[in-house]
Amino acid sequence: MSARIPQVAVKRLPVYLRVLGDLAAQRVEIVSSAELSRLTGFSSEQIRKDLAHFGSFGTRGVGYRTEALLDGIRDVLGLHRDIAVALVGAGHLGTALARYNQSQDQHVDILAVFDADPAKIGQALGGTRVRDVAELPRVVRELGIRVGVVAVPAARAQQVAEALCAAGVEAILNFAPVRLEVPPSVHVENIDLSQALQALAYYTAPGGRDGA
Amino acid sequence: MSARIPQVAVKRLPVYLRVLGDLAAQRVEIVSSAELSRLTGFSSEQIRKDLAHFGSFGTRGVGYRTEALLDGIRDVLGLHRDIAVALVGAGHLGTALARYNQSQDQHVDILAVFDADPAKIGQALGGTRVRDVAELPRVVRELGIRVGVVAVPAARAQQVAEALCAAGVEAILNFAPVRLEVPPSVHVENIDLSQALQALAYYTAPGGRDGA
DNA sequence: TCCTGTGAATGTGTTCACAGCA
DNA sequence: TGCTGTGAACACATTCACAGGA
Repeated sequence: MSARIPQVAVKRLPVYLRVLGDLAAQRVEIVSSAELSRLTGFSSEQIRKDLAHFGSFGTRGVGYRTEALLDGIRDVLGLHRDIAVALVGAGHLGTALARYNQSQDQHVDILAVFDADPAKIGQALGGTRVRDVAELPRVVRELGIRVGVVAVPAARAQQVAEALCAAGVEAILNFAPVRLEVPPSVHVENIDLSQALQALAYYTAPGGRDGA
Repeated sequence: MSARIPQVAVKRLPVYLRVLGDLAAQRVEIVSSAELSRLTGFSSEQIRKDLAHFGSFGTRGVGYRTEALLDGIRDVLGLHRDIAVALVGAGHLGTALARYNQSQDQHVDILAVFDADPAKIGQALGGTRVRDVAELPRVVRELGIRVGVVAVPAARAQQVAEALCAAGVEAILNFAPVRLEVPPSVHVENIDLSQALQALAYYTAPGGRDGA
């Protein structure tokens, strides 16, 4: 049942979560892997494999019960209980993230936001107020925060990451264009907006590249 | 020499670009795969394989010439010539992207920004002014734009994607939490901020997951 | 009959081990 | 000797083909 799930599959789980959420909202009770394939763009075999990694949720000849599957995936991701997140950096990116997340409402709670800019401290964002980054160590510990988001300029990123790790965070989402040096127990996921854009250039014409 | 490059490797190229740019700025003329490994976190064998995909840039027993390698990678990505990008959506995310990109200065030029909100139209952003999204078809064609960024609310995303494709865009970076339906010749890359956060939850404790 | 669940085959990417050249 | 370049071995992920239960 609950063996280890390939990391590529882990990245697909939130996609299922969104699609299933939509279906549940439309009161669709049963869904087939073929239908999920249409909605997500993944192949139906792949979907069945992904879901089989953590148990048998489907009924042969019928399909998957929407609600049961939602619960199952939330369970695997650990989203049945609320997960506490700290956002460091209340600039445009941080603000965008806080809003996106609020609209999704998947038990991912941004419980604290930090910034170094006195002009930003005290402002409302994502259901809290922006705090001085100096309070980070204390607040992260007190609120039992496990995930940190680094949305600060590159020059500050390493220092922020260290503070987060020292305060007991287990995973970091890093938007700064630098490689973070962290203890091996901390999982880091990098998203670099300009790099994503640069990689896209490869898929534009001269040289006749693919497009799939 | 210039065969097809695995797509995972394509995503690593911008990382090399950043690191090599830093080295060049420090007047480092030669760099080994071992040093690049330290700076990027990728293994040295992997780096050599990646670079070998598009030619022999190194000198055995010595290393790689920083500048030559920079040029080589820019070439492969198509970043030797400027690449023209349209950004649709001048909200927090769009603004963040425009600024990040401006600071990187890698021949990725956001030549046009569009928004539907009259209050935003006319404002300066990323070296241009925000235009009415109604002008998108004409402007994208006139400026020869090949890459589009979708940073609008989910409900508008499909419609924007269609306009971009119709105007001749070849690749799209999509931040909206929806699956875009586009012609097969158009390459779509999705970045969903809340999904990234949700996936991270998997790597936090209860159940003793990995952390690598 | 229909759609899930899964072994087997294929494809893709990474690591190893070392040959080859400065 | 030192570091690149690369075939061969391995690990990981996807697709195929079909067995199995409602």
